[in-house]
Amino acid sequence: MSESSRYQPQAIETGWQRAWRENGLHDTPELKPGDEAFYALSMFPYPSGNLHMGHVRNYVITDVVARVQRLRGNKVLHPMGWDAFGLPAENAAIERGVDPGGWTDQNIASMREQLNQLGLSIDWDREVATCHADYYRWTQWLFLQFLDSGLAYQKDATVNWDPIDQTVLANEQVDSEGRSWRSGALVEKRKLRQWFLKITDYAQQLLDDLNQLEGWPERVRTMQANWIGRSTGAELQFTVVDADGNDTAERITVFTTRPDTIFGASYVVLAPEHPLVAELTTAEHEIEVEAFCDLVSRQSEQERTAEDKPKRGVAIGAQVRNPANGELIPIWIADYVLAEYGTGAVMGVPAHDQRDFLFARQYELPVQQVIIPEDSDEHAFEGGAWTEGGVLIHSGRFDGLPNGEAKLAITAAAAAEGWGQEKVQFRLRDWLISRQRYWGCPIPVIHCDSCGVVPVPAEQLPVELPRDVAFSGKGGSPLAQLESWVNVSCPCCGKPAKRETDTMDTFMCSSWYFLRYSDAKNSQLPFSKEAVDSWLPVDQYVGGIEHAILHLLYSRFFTKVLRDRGLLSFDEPFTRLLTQGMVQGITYKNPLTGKYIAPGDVADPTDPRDPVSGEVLETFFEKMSKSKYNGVDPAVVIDKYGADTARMFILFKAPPEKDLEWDDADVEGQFRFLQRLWRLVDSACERGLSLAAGAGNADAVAQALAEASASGGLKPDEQELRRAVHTAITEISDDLDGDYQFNTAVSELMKLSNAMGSHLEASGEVFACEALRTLLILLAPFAPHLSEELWLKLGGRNSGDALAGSSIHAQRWPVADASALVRDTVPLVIQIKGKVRGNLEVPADADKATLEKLALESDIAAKWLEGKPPSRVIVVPGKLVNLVP
RNA sequence: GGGAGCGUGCCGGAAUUGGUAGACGGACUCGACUCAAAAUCGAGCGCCUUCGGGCAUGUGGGUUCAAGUCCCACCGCUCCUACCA
Repeated sequence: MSESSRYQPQAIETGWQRAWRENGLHDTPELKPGDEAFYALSMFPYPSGNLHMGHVRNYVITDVVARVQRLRGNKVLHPMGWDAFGLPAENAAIERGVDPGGWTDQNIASMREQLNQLGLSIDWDREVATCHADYYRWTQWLFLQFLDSGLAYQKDATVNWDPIDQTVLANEQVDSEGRSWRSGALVEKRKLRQWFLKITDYAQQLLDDLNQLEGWPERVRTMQANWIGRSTGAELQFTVVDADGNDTAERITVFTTRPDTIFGASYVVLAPEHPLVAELTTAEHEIEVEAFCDLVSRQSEQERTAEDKPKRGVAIGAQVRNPANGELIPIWIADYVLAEYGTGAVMGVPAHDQRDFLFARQYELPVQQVIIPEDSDEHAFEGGAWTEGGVLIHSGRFDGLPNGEAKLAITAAAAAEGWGQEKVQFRLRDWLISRQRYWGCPIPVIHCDSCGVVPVPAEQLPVELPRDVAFSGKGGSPLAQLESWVNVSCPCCGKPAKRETDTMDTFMCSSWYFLRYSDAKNSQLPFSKEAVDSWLPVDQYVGGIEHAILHLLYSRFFTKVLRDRGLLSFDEPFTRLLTQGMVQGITYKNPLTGKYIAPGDVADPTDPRDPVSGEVLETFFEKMSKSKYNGVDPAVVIDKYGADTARMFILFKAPPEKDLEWDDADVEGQFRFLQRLWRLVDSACERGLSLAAGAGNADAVAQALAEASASGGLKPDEQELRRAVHTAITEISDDLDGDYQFNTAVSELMKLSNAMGSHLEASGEVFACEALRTLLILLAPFAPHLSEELWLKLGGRNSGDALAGSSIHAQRWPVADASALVRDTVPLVIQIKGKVRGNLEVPADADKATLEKLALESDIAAKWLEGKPPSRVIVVPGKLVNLVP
């Protein structure tokens, strides 16, 4: 074999990448009425500077989807961008004194280069970066839309405050002991005035519309539904009584999903932060209550919510009247009651709620059972609360009612008597979007002493991030210290005023980027309604499961708000969602020291040992990470095997939503497959086969078939070859239709290649060309460079032709010829009493009676039935005959 | 505690939705080629077997002519969520 005909991906891939780009093969076509549009989207990355295997898997999957759609003749939008605001850039600024913007732009450039090496068919003309003013200008504009709709507001909220660095920390920056990741200081809770978006206004819609999302994984829908957390119950009011037991005007409202248990309420508990605590605490309890509130306020979120922790609380001295039975019961505060959920107050029903039960036992509060299980007069709980259904007792006029009915009856009574009402409660809370950080999108408002909060007028957008900023990592947001930036005149009254110095949560920036791609260059609006409505919703969205809740929920929320403002006309942004599994690397760990060993330091993988101590190592697969030395650098793989091998391996090794175990031996195997394809085409060329002038296309095949049937039919090899070709078309088309099964699609390519190895040589030119042509087109979405190269080699295009029309990627997806799959005879399985006993070759068109007859006459039947007629015969045409003796 | 999902050879994984379990690939074994190795090509590859066959899809039951697939119970693993009243 000559040197020039070896498969060397390094020699062909970059050339094709450049040629595709220069010839605009991946440009987004203009949409005309009646066009089938397809929007294939990957979740855009944070530009860390390094592409990792998780990215590769994500983008390759989306790229295959996009390429298949183009081959099917659809107009495709396949863009890419950068989720470019966020902490890493600011940290680089603090630690190394670099400019966050410049650092980010460098990373973007280097990652774009790495992405291009994968041969992705991305339209870079529509690239967006959330940190560029021409993008965040519109993030600000959209914020003002929310403000105008009354969906953005400020309120005091508790934040994590680092007292040493004088700065706000995200939850992730506080370790499990409540210390700052940077300064190590014990983090305090502080109240700061923060911006919120009223996502709770859309809770019901966000929940209801999950039903529309049939193209989403069930578990993502479930996770969102749980996150929104709708529960139906009642708000009930307990009247506060004075020291003499007389009713006051004060009421405590609790939320409960179990109004049926109200007769069992033996106390009421407020969250320590509840506004009534200070007011209602009696003098003799003041010291204790204050100490308790102080203790709780210093606990981290994690400590506070650890479930195995004993529940703690104190009584505040005051009492309330149970509205159902008039009993006086005490008010407590406790750490297990959350201020932010419901009313921040609950009724304690120890007999029928496990938390109340534990609390009551700890503080010796009375336990009153009010529900007994049906068909049991036993005392139904020992050691635990009875939380199941049953019949009411000790509940006055409601005694004997099943508790389901009692819920309704008691809620109705409460409403009629003025001490309560039905209530739907959501777990979802409003979205806190303020960040006291520099590297984010500035919130475009101005605070004026006279006019209050004044939005920056739209024509003054963007509020640009100043670039001349000092980063110390201390003393709050760098923006707040930049007086020249902070001090402005009020757009309303012209008096001196101050800019908002908070920036937005980066999730704000990523909640609408997929809309911007439809009209990325628009300088008048974030996007035109026409453009956004013609491309969206996204037909296929691909990304990691880690975004199952926040990013996807926020994006859905944005979409609904913008729809309600008339900016777009669809309800949901993403029609189909694929959450790809993570990429795992082989990981070695010394079980004695707990240290991870790099695979490069393991001499013999079949007997992995610690290079220092000789200890036998644990071997397993785990998500790639630097600290475990189990990462595989995509650049190294591309260098060695080429992008096509990397793409094929990733797609073949595991179904897309499952975790993928990176295995060098398998990569090698994948490379061998591509080499075989190269040789297959090579020997076809040596035979003189060429795809020029449409050789092997549908017309040529139809003519050859007609000629063949006139002269005695196809040769057996040709029949086998055609069957393999058209089986592959059928199977691969099916695998790529909706539920993406790239792994089996690749295996079908292998089967086709195997069949061609056996039958191509003995087949006539037309059918050989049909097979080659089909194989290359089916391969094109998976291995775009190799298929393009082989296409050229085989004369599928002349090197002088314009690439835009003659590229393999401009061809049409093949259509299966059902007649190629037809056989004269088919194997019929003979079962005796359900067990397979043999095969019988039978005419494909035989009817049931014939099949039964053939089966009964067969040697198999003779042997197993021993001459007796079967008691029962089941015939499944085309499949089997089951004879039951 | 709640929710979702999964369990198939040595390994990754297939299985037309109830119809020949183990496709395709990796690893491994043998053979051809080679001075040799790699590459390549060919063969084998669930377990047991007295070579008739028997047993096999986490375990135990059930439905069915027929179960990896449906139903019930149990065991194990993974992920998410977590005091939401």
